[in-house]
Amino acid sequence: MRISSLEEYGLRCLLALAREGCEGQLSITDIAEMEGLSVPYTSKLLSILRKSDLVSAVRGRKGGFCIKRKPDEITLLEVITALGGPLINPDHCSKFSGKLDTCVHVDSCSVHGVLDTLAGTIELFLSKTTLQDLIEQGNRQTGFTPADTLLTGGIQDSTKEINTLDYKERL
Amino acid sequence: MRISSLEEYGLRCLLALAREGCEGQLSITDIAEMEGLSVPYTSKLLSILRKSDLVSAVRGRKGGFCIKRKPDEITLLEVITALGGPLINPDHCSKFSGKLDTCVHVDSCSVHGVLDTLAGTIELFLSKTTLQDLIEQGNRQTGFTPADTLLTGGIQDSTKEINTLDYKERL
DNA sequence: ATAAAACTTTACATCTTTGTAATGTTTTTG
DNA sequence: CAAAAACATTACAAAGATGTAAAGTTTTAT
Repeated sequence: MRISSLEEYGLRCLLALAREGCEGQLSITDIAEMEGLSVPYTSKLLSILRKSDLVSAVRGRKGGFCIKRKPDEITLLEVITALGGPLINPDHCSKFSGKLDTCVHVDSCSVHGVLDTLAGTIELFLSKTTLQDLIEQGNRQTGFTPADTLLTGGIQDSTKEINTLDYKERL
Repeated sequence: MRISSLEEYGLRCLLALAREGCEGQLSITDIAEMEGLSVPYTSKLLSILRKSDLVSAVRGRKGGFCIKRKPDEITLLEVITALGGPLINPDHCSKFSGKLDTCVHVDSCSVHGVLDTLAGTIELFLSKTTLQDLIEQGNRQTGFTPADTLLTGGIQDSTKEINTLDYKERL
């Protein structure tokens, strides 16, 4: 289970445009230089983002890309989905690579259930985080990012509560 | 962002052994048949699980595999990590595939921060779910799995709370 | 108009993941 | 002790992901 390269680098490019705001504009060359990527690769990433309607392109001499919506209106879920497809293979049990034609668990697949829940958890997290959140996070530079705080204290207790009280109790 | 095949099928094989309990035993052929996988592939999966110390193997005529610990003592995090490695590339910013030698964000990488948080969220979820949970889930057969319940109501509100109150407030 | 700057598209080489094949090693049973 | 059953290991073919290269199209400035 990994973040793919397309997802990560695509997110970086989109963030660069998000920092410029809706009126701003950057060329592929600009972005490639800022993010330390090759021009052709950056081009490919932006092409994907454009087809997903996250950025718009202006061709020609004074051309470039700009973000299509305000950064606080674009969630990470949209971005990751655009770049990497759905988290869980939609036809989990029907497209089975084993010996049989179909997954032996089609009707009662315990794995499927938990993977769906996992995907739901991830998607929930991603849908609550916007590009604006990332930008503000980057501007802080306090040495400790909110993410660090989050992982070492605070939220962990609340989440534990969810898992023990809500989640486990339902099982 | 996807669950890899190794992770999914490996988990299925381990679950099959978990259902047999610590005293039970299954051969590769048994498991392959139960899960609809080829024998060589099943062999590879179990080999990984054995090297991760999740199952033990008995060689020879009456040989087979058995699970090494009680199913309620094995978390999904262990299993997924054993089969697919860490969720986030550990040297995210140092091993960079762009033009430059190192990632341009080494010191202030906003993407890195949020990806860490995401990984933490996923790991937390995985660490709270044991093989026993999956087995009990599979035994129910109520038509609606707990996962479904989880996704359509209950936990969603609580998680929202986390994201809005705890997480966002800290940002 | 024409050249330069910038986006677009397609093709391709490379690397990783997936799954198979084949061969070797260990233990049991007759 | 020899054959069968079962695990172990290594090598390899196929598919997918990654990143590059090259040629094409559009607009602007001169």
